[in-house]
Amino acid sequence: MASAKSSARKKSRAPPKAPRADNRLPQILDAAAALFAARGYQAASIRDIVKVAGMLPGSLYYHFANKDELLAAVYGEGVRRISTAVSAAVAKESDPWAGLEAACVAHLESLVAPSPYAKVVISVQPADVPPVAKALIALRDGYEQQFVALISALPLPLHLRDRKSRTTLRMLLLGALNWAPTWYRPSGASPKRIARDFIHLIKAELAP
Amino acid sequence: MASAKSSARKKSRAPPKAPRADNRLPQILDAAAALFAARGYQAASIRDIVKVAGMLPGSLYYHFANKDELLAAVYGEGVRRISTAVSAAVAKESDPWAGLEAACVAHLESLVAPSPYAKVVISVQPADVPPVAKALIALRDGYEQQFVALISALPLPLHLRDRKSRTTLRMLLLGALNWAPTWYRPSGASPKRIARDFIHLIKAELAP
DNA sequence: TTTCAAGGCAAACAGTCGTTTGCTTTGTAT
DNA sequence: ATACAAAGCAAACGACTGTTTGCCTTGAAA
Repeated sequence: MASAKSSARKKSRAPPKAPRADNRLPQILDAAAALFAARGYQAASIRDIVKVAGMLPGSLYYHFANKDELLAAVYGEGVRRISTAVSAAVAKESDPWAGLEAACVAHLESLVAPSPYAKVVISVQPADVPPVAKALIALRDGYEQQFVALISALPLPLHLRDRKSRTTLRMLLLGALNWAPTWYRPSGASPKRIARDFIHLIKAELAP
Repeated sequence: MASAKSSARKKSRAPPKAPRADNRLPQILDAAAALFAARGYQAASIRDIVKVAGMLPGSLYYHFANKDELLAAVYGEGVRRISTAVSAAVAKESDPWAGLEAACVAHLESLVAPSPYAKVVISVQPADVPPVAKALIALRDGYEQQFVALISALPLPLHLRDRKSRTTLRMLLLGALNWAPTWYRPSGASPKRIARDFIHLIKAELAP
């Protein structure tokens, strides 16, 4: 996906060929996501990952140049999934506050879902993987633009209408949500409940 | 410190002896804190740590049974330092909201300070180190009791006086603060500014 | 049916990892 | 001055790491 296999596309005499149907790249991504999420990036070894995917270690390097780029691919897919879930949730609402609330619920539900892709986005710290750190941060920043838009649409009281206040609000909200997986327990409050409680605590008085 | 070297203290004939003055345990802790904070727990090797401390790899095992317990010791020291800083800051205030604000400022300042001990507490995820995960979580929970007390002292509006609302408030605030180091830049807003902005955004209307 | 690249196998490389063992140095209490 | 434990050295153990290389299989386009 994000790997360096573009190569030159010559049409003269050497058909580009299509990827095959038995391509096991999806299994690799799934296995990597599961193990990165469960044990952390460094502790998940290539051998563990390919074993789950049913391959041999060397085969992975046909798809990815190295372990870092495998992480980048999983991370990108994670961001894409969260982003899709949030967009879908927001699309159903028209009121600005309801939209933000729906986005927060979808965001947190993605983070604590059984699917490990989103968990990788939260638990892997870009700074711990210098070669791709910038790429990972860019992916995350891109996603957070959704929240920039949502918050800029809020009808806030006059003294909080400036850009700085809205940034503070975004950091407060996203930080609290991103941290929630560290104390979340399936037996406790649901993601929906948690996200709504956060929003209501803030909204109750900020709404006009 | 937290290592398993209690052993039997027999007074009969074999004086307990005191630790020596040239003990290099502090250097080990400092080096481990620095490398755990900079590269993450898994990526920081014993050999790197002892090199900074000026020793050989095997020597570390006189002080700690294994790498996990070294982490636990650093983590414990980190919690102790943050806790001390927060206590000191709170002690200067009498108003409940001012106390909470001072605590938040001290908390965040610890997290982004050049000293790496506090950073370990935030960036190391207990779940990634199963053998000592429970111990680390217990340390963190103990520290957070300070915030439980601070928030229970707040004079909140009637409809937010219950325990659940106060828990939500604590999670919102601590989550946002703990996440802040991921986007904090020394060139941007100061820790004090950030923590105060968070508090003011919440307080403005929750105060009676 | 032939062809050829997409995809994977098999096996190794060169390091690095956490940890253990036996022995030596050295500070300190006596 | 002497004794003894605290502390560290020196050297290795076995397992595991990410990655590379050359060869083989196979699905699909022609």
